[in-house]
Amino acid sequence: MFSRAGEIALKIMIYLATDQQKGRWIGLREIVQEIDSPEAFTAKVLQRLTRQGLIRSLRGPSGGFQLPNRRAVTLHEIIIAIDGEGIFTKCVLGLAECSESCPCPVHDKFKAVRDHLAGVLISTTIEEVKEGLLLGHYYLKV
Amino acid sequence: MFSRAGEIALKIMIYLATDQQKGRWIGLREIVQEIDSPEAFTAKVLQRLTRQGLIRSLRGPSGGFQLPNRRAVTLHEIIIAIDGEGIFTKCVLGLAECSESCPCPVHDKFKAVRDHLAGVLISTTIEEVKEGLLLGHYYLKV
DNA sequence: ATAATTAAAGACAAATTAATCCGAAATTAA
DNA sequence: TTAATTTCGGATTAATTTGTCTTTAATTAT
Repeated sequence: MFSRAGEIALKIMIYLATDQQKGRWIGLREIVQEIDSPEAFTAKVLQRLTRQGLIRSLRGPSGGFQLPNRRAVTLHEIIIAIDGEGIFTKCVLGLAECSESCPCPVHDKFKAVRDHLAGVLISTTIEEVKEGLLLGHYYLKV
Repeated sequence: MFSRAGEIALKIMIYLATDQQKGRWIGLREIVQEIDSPEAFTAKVLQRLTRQGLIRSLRGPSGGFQLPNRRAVTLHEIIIAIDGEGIFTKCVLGLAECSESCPCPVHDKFKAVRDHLAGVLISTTIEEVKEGLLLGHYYLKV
């Protein structure tokens, strides 16, 4: 469904949201520990999230990453930032041109599924997901 | 959403279903012409569909491929045969263990989307899709 | 039988994605 | 100031997917 980088981006953002102490910088080491992902690859994903402005970073001792605690962040924003909008727009059959006016044979059938997917991603914030995690109902690693 | 091979498999199956003359063998050349896909790669996808029993093949002059005209074929069968069941079962966040009893933070949110996707694929047959194509409402290539 | 045609099969090449490595830059603390 | 720490950035490697090529086997028609 999502790329490996996209999966890890979601886990990173959710984990950063669980941190209680506002303003604390969370290091790469701690992050990969808590989401159980390859360190070097995760560092690259963190870099991309930082460049996209979804998180902030600070170098040096006691540096790390944190959420710029402003408005709510949706899963949709994260996926768009890392995987692009292809999953929502690219033709399911791979046709270069596929639209309402020139639809592929399964265009209409899949429109509903994609709208559903987009709806879930847009309506779900990491803050909301965090709650379930803190309640112990869900897990970020095995 | 699907792999390139999966996309091409769907197009192949839909095209084969549009053929009116029952029993006719349709060659690779004609298929790639009609679905606008790379010839050698499409040949490989045809091979896999044949091995999986979703289509039949015949070598030699006037050979080619055809649907074994038996029961209806669903899009679900085709995707399972080529891409496997990963899209329906693998954790959205990539967790090795993720289930009802040990769910990732977005497990429940995405269950509905996946059930929706599976429902569409299971309930849609290539025969049904073919109808819309023959009516000229849809297109298999640009 | 022979030649032509077509799919089968496996080896190979290219492109993309996943993942690692390492030196440089920034920051902190001694 | 110096040393330690941590992210940044680019280069590199590995794995997977996509796509091609070439030979063989089956089938048909001459």
